[in-house]
Amino acid sequence: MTVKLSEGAIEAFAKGNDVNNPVLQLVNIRKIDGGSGPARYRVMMSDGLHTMSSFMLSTQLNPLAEQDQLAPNSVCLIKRSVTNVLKDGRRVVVILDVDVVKTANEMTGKIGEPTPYVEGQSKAPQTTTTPAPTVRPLQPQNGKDGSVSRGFGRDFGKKTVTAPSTPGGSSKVVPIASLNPYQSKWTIRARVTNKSGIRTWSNSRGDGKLFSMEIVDESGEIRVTGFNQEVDKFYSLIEQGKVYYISKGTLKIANKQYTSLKNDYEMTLNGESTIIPCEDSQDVPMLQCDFVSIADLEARDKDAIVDVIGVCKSAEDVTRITTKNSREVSKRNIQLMDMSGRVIQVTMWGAEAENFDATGQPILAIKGAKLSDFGGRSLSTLFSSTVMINPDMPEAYKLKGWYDKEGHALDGQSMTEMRGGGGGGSTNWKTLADIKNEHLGHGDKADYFTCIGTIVYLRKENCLYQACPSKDCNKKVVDQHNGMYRCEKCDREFPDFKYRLMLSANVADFGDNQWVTCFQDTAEVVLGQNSTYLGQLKDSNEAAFDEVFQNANFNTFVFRNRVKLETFNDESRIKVTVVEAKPVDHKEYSKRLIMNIRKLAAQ
DNA sequence: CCCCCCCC
Repeated sequence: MTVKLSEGAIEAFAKGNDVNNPVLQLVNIRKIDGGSGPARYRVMMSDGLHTMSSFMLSTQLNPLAEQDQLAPNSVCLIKRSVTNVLKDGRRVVVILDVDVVKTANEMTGKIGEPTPYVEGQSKAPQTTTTPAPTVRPLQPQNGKDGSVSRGFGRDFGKKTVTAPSTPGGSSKVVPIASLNPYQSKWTIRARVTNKSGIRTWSNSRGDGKLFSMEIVDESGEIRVTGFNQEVDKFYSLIEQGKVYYISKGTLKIANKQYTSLKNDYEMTLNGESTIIPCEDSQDVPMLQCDFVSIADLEARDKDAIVDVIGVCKSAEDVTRITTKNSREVSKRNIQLMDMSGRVIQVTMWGAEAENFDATGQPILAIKGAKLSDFGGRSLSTLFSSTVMINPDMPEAYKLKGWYDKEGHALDGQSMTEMRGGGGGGSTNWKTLADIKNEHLGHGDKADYFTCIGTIVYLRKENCLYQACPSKDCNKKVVDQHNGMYRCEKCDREFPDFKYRLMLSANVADFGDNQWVTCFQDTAEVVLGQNSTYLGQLKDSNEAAFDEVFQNANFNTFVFRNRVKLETFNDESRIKVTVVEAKPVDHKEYSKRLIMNIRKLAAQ
């Protein structure tokens, strides 16, 4: 079986000419050390006359290399490629799409006697219409020397590349899937499927503002971020759902932790970028989703970003909650079921939660929801999620048909476990008397419970200790009485220390009381002051220090506790440690009391 | 250059 290679194609590539669907034989393929991000493969190709080693595999084709589809001697049809010119004039051909015409196994060896292509040493007549720019040889005569590849690979991975793909004219429209960090002159035509608000940040590296958007065309999708000047320049122009010509931007490796978009790269708008609305745009798709079956969420990692579609079987009322940063936010849980017959709880936030209407059990498609392990498995929407209600897509109609016909009769097994009975929630509420009556903490593992309790006594003595000042070491230090403090754990002496809290408190409810221990964070909540300030007071103003404890007495909190039986010298006693202390949410507390009363009345 | 995404 003979295969005809596209003789002359290598020379054309080397000169930067267009080459239409050439058939080439793979001579050699090697992985290059690209540092972080996906692996990159460099490939040497032959057209039977010449070899050239400056081919790169686009990362989405990596599986072909990793599964040995692309191996020495295999014959390939290059369906799509882009030629980039490095700053120093060398050319790189990035292979974007390829068919393996013959696998290595189907070949007996190398076709012809190809030699490394060197400029000006044409073997076959060429009909070149465009004058080739000056090109340095890509490969010296000792082409087998591995150091050449390494040197090239190093440069290729790190340097910014400029790519005048269409000299003298405006760059042509290319698919999103062909974008890569090595080529900067391009135009794409894409629909904005999700546009963020403007956000500001401030950290050690500086501060500024940014917005981001997700865009899609027929080839794929990508996330685009604009910072500072680009926010001013483009933010108001962009409308979600509309199509734009976008030219020039910086491509970098995407961090998959924050997105469900199928692209190895993401784009940052820069000073060169232009965005122009495109009026005639019906052919550009709306949105790409890769729906995961709800049953399959069991096997996915916590914190994965996923696309789901389901019927909203039921929805809870919207509630207001206070976050750890004491911000108030609206929240609504809904139950979503799909054709796997499984149900999962999805939490929506803010205006989306407030405005959601579950009437008529709508279909919900969510692109980019975050998978949590709360209650087993549950989902939460993010700022970046796109929630579509009764979306116009085939999956939605199929699901609706299934639900109307049979799904509505199913209860559906939930992936989200609701403990505590009644209206959901997983808090293990106990009274203080329950600790003794139910022998909490007597098992192998510690028990956790939550109670409402009032501080009736705080042990002021020894509640502060001098701790090692190094980060993440809270070990008590020994005062050397020479201005130095010794930490045994760090095996070092320090000229200073930090004050930390270990506070014994007696907590009471209506039926019993209990000694508990509060460490640093929970002690600060109970005392209403931070440990550094308390340390200063203790050393400088004892009356003010005492007053802190007076004021802290008889305050009521919701305590979450860890309880375990501890044994010393044949004597066992229950040890309760507060792991979280927070103010009582009286509305929520009253609701729970009413619910408990109803339950008692029904017995 | 962000990456916050909340609560049980």
